[in-house]
Amino acid sequence: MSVKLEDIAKETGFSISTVSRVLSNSNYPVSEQIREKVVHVAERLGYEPNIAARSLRTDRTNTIGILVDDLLSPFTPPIVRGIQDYLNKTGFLSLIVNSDWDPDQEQAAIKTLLSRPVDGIIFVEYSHQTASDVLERSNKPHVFVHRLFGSPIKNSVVPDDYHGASLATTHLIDLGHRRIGYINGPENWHTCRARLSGYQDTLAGHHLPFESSLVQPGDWEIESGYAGALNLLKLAVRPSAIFAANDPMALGAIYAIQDAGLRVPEDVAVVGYDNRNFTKTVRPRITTVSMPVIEMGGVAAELLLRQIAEGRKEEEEIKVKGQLIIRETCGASEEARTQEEPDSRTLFRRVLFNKQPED
Amino acid sequence: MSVKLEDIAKETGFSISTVSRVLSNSNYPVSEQIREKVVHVAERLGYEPNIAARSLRTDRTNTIGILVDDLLSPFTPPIVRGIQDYLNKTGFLSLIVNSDWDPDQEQAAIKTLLSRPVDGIIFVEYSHQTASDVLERSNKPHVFVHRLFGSPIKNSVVPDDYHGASLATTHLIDLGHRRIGYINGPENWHTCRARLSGYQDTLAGHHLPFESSLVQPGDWEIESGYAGALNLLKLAVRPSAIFAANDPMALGAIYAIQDAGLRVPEDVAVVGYDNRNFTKTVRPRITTVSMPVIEMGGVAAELLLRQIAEGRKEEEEIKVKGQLIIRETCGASEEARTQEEPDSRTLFRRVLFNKQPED
DNA sequence: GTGAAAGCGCTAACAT
DNA sequence: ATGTTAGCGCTTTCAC
Repeated sequence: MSVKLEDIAKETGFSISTVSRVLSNSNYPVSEQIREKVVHVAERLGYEPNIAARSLRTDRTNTIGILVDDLLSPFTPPIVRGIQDYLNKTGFLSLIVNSDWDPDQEQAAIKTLLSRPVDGIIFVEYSHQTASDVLERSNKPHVFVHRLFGSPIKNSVVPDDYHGASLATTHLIDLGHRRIGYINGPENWHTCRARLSGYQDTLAGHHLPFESSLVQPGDWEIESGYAGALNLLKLAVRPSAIFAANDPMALGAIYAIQDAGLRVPEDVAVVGYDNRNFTKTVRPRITTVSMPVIEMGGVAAELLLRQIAEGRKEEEEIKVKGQLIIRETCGASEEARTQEEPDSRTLFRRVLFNKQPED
Repeated sequence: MSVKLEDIAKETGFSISTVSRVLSNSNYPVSEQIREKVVHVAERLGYEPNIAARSLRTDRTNTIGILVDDLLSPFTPPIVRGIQDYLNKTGFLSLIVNSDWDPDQEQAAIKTLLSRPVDGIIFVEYSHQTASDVLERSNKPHVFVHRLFGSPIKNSVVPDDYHGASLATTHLIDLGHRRIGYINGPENWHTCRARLSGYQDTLAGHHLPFESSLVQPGDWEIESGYAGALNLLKLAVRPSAIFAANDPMALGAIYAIQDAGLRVPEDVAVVGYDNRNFTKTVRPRITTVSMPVIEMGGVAAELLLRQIAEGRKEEEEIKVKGQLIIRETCGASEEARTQEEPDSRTLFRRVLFNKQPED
């Protein structure tokens, strides 16, 4: 059915080995004329290498496995996309498996991935801090990408939460705010401690006093942002700005401010964290710090491919910095707003609109 | 390194073929004692079949390719997830490639997928109505999943737009509305004509007159929903409800209604379409009709696997029905609201919260 | 610089 | 019911 090396060998009159040497891009010396002819015939016949056969020989497959928590999680697709974009440059493909945070499914998925022709594995938002014994024993390179690890681990890619919180706090201070409330996530999370430190250190850096009453606890959900903001508004001197450790809590805070009869950002400015999709859809559009998910995916892919090429090793955790996305809730001037790309949906429509058939 | 059939054969004393027959689940007869022993030893040694070798032999890989428009499109991850969930039951895995609506990338991706060991391909939100010649010639089974095809095509899975629009319209009529505005998407789209028909036919079915002034044009974006609603509110007798052909336009309509000093749903009820993520985040939460993306993915996977097993054939397009998701903008009673599952993010936190290490 | 031949791990046809 | 053997398409020694 499909054309193989043998066909090209027959057609050109050269041996299978020579053809292979040309077509597999080995740096084995082949005379220029032969190379040219082989490439030409291969193209004419539409040759595509049989990867299964190649893998069997080389034990390399140019395929990696990605074990994701759940493709429906908001941060997972962009991480995966970041990985794929990097892979794409190198001819690698990715096999994706969901774990649904179920330890059994995770183990099963790892086994599945290991039996497949994959050269390495990326764990996206994996619920453990280490891979399984099976993986360790297999000696396949593997790296972790996670937003919320409890502590630094080897070969992982994580966001720089401290830096992100500093960006947000600095921005509010630059806008003239002196009393800035902070709605935190669950205190025992590493992520939240890092963001809190970023907030505190930035205040200190600007010689602003830190008041513990300005820090409200939250649990990441909208309702806790609402409650936290309500507490902040009840303070004797209410803050003129609120920074929330994630976007849902920022949205909750906005609702609380509005329900109290105040305006965002005129009376109280709000900045969120993560750059969730809804932050550009709601009114007013939420100023936030981006979770650099696409970049994190890219860095993870790069790290993994390097280890595939050079062998497994233990590398220190890599921190990736997010960016401040200035929109409407912080009260910055229109000119200061961040220029944003049209999202993929818009692009999609733009393409389809033009080719929607008359049918 | 890894354990293979030969190792198990040596260990048990049986031949490689016998071991293979047991471990590959062929229905070839093997005595019960041998089977038991082989399985046991395989397990002890941690045997995992080398899929590359198996594929080379059988020309079957239990892997399919998924060519997606862009993993970052809002509808793509759930479609893919639906596919994967079905595959998971059958031991198939999926290789995912993005096309970014670029014809060159699409062709390249198809070639890549074909050279790989894949048994079939699913096109998700593909920008053409047919696959490439290359694919046709390859004779690999392939199916399409799309929300917006211009006309019915073979081996495709699509939403039942007519039915969805009927659900929304019926719901509003049941709530007592008699004048219902409709904000349409681009008229030349098959999808929009189907939704418009659903709306019109449902009105007719309830003996309500159809007024062309109640139908406003839109282009899927928030702004056009805003503009359309504004026109509707200016009517001599304004509608008491507005049905928008998608959620962003419904949101735009809500903003227009609010800006006109009216309340949603008390003064004007609103129903959207697609069940986009933000519809459960905004205030008030938007009543909508679900785009059955996960189901569509599942149906597509089922269709493809059947064709892989039984051979390619031309099957009629399959329509999948969405559901009415009753939330706050339609004005239905609280008891009537649709019960919703916690989303995956919440689930994720629930798991992580419990195992967040003390570190 | 080129060709012949071995073999990666597995399955299946054939032989017993 | 079990074993022997050929061969899937490719890469890579080895020989020339």
